Amino acid sequence: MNTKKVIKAMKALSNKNRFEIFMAIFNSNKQTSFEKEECFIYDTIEKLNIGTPTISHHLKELSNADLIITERRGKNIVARINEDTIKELGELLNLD
Amino acid sequence: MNTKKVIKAMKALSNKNRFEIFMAIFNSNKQTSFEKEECFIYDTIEKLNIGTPTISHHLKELSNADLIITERRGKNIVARINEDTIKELGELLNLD
DNA sequence: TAAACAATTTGATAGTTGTCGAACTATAAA
DNA sequence: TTTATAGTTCGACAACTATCAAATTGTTTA
Repeated sequence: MNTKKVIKAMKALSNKNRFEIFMAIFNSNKQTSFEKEECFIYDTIEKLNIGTPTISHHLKELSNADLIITERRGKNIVARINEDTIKELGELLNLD
Repeated sequence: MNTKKVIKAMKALSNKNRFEIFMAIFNSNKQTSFEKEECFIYDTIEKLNIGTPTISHHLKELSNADLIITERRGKNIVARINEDTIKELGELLNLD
């Protein structure tokens, strides 16, 4: 994983609202239901006090940083974590 | 590790120059010499094309984010990685 | 096809951040 | 105690970012 990619990921996670969005997706990925790995974004994220344009913007940033993968399903957008990138980030932080 | 702390760490690592500084310290920590865990900052970092005020500023950010620990040794500042924080960040990224 | 719903794009703005030069502080050496 | 070296603080400014309202695009349902 190159420097540029790491920095992009860090930047994507360095904003509070964007981090919350990421965690919402992360958590919805953990559920054991048949809906696993799916997150109907604008549903889950209503709590955050920001408008849809901003959410859209943040999702694009997370997506550009390869932290999440989004996909249109009908009228909705579905998101899931890009586990590869997370794993790479985790490895980077292994000191040893 | 609370959300606020994670975000602060991410933000600290999301700037190119700051990331390079962090990596310089990280790498100097890995050396097996008797100087292990020490990094005479303004020495190591001369390559980066930024002035000392900026470096000082970046070091403070890294320090405030608990990513490094700095210490004055005579005229110099010595820095080392705060392994606890790195470990915590690493754990956070373990999906499982 | 029209209406309704879901999300994106655009344009603008307020706030944040990285950077520097100049002035300052701290420590060591002469 | 003067001079030199190392680092910090301050004030300013350009560049970047988060946010929103308004307009637009894509998708489903009536």
